[in-house]
Amino acid sequence: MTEHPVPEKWRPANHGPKAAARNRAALVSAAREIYARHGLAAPLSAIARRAGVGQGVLYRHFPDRAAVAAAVLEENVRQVEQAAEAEGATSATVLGVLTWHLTESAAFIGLLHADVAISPQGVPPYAQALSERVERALRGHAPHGGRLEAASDLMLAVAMVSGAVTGPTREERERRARAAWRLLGVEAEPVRPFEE
Amino acid sequence: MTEHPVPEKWRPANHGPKAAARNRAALVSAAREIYARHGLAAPLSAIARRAGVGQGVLYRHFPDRAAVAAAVLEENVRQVEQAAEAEGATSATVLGVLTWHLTESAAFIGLLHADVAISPQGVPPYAQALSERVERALRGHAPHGGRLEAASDLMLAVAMVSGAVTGPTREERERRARAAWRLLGVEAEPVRPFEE
Amino acid sequence: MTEHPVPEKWRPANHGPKAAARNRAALVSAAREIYARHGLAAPLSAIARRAGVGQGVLYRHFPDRAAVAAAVLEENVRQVEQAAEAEGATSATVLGVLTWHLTESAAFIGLLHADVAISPQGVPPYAQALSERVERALRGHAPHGGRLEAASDLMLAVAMVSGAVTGPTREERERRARAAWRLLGVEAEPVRPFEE
Amino acid sequence: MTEHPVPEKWRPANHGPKAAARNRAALVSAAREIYARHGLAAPLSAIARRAGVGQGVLYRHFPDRAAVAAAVLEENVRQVEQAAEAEGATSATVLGVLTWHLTESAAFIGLLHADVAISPQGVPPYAQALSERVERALRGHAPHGGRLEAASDLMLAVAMVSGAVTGPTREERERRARAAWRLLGVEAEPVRPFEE
DNA sequence: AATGAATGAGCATTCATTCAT
DNA sequence: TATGAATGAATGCTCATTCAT
Repeated sequence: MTEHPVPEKWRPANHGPKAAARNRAALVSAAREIYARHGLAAPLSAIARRAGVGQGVLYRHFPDRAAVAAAVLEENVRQVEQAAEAEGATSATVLGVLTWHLTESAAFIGLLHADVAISPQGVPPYAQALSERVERALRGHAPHGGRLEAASDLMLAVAMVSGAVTGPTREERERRARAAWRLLGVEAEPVRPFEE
Repeated sequence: MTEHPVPEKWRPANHGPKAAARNRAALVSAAREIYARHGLAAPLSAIARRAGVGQGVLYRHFPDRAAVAAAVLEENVRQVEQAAEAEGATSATVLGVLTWHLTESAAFIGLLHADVAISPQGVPPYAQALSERVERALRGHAPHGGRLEAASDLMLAVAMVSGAVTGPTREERERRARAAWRLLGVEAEPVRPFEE
Repeated sequence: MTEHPVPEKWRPANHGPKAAARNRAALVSAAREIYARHGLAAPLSAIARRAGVGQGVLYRHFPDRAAVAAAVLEENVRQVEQAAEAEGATSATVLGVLTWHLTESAAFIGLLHADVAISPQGVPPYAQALSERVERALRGHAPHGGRLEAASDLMLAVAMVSGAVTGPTREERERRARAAWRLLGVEAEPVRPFEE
Repeated sequence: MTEHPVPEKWRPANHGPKAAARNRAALVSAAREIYARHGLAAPLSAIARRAGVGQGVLYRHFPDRAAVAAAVLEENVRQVEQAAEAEGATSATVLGVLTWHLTESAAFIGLLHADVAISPQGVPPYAQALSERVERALRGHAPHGGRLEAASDLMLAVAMVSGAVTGPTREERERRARAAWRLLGVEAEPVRPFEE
């Protein structure tokens, strides 16, 4: 009888921490798409499936549903921060990137209103922190000569625009975003952020 | 086949058809409270329980989840319409009632954003119709001398204010509503509607 | 949103993917018994319970109620096919196995009449396909010298016998099956199939 | 102040026992149609609605679901009896009426198989009694010169034909009924019964 | 005697979360 | 470390049955 090496049942290669980071990114990206398409209440399993990973991996990276949403929002906020810190940043570019995210997907809008959608009991902690980062990023980039000089006014304006940005198509949302800013005396239009 | 066993339980008095209207009102009222407290995704059973009726009654009056939400919003819209048709109606009173509903509960805000929360695929039909009724009610009551003379601008402004009205307490929401209107050049404050 | 609370309960061992196949078999077997005892309209939860698995497992393996029934019938049909392909297969053995299933349980009979019990609107798709497999298996195994040489006549005869096989006890059903075949000029008796 | 006669709330006229009989007939007729269209598992409320009466009336006339089915079958059986007792009754007319009911609707077939569909625990009592009435009606009307001289054989044959009569359209069911009888050596075709 | 609203148990279905492999 | 099957609680929804009017 020949010695066959026992055919080890295939087992997903352990690709180490490299894969872990890749998985996390894939999950965030998948979450963004799923949220955009199916709303914030989409099953987590759908996110894991689209990311091409098992359910367990999702839980390894995110303790709960809110953490996934926070991670998606985090990316958006980071891009706003980058726009604010970039060489030659202006209120047009910073507000533009912010507006871009607003019009990009219903998900982001929903996330801003996450208090209602996710946790009706007040603004969730992560949203608070992220909101402050946005405020900090916006500070110093208020449009000149308008009514929005104060940072707090600017944040209120952002919330207002987010309320206006509805509609099934991207074009419609962009149109409404522009119109909303205009009502606030600001000319702003969506600016696609640099992907880092 | 659903062969239900004989229930050997106490059976609360059947108050006859008279109770039907009362039950419907109780359901709408309960829905308003539950929505305010727990958001639009709250279980329908919770609404039925709070209304003090069985699950079936809810389904008798409302074919589906959206119908319940529509009924709640309907009441709000009706009160805006009444404010608009009232003797001596002004933009202050009409916008005031509208703003009052905005600040009254997260439910109304959520309902305006129902497309995200309930049906990610576009604005639900009932919302469309109700939105048009609000627009009609607002027509002719635009604040004078501002940027919101056009009815479409006014509706956009309403959406914007609704986006701004967040916060855990009524006071906070009122404060933000006022501030939002002010950024739009309108002095408006919540006006409690007459209950018919 | 379905926010499930943390279950603080004992959680039966997860036996991993290995158990998947075993669970599926257990479900089919449980379904067979439940169907035999309580008819095709029996609650799916009863099947899951008897199989010793959670509700979800049933849905993982079978998308809907019809799929469960199809799986049960599939096994029966397969055994008829095996009888037809077996060394030295005769019309006696093939019809015998078929008749055995007929007398074995009300389930099989019910499945043949599933159009009435499950979907009043015509024969369900799965039944069509399975029926054709039976017909193919029977082809070439028609009893010689009788009125059932044509395959279509043979299938009609099978349906007729299935209509005759009623009765609370196995013995009674066997008696009626035999008598039914005899009225058709065929001597046939139930033959227990080899379990593969 | 003028004396207005208090406008007595309208209340359904009490039409006495006449109406009661009419209601019962309407219910049976409605049940027949609903069963034919939606199967035996159709909600009782649907039957009451189609009969144009309240739910309560149904319960006044029939204690339970099985009683409704029994009443429908009862009519069928009565018509077979009438055919058997009619002037110049022959096996062709008696079997014809019986076959007519078989092909008329899936409901009747289902009723013959009610043991499976309604009460898996054996043949329900009403079916037993009705079956005996059919047997009695058929006695003396066996087709001559065939294999079905014995009444018990004839009843078995009826069951067999009922098993064969499937198909979505009336035409298909008639075709199969005829073919089934032919396999049993009997030429029979559906005969529409006289409505009494 | 009739109506039809109400009840509420039961079944279907989904999905967050765990965990053996 | 990843997989994905399994669990089971929660929720949606239906419908048999009762009963005030």
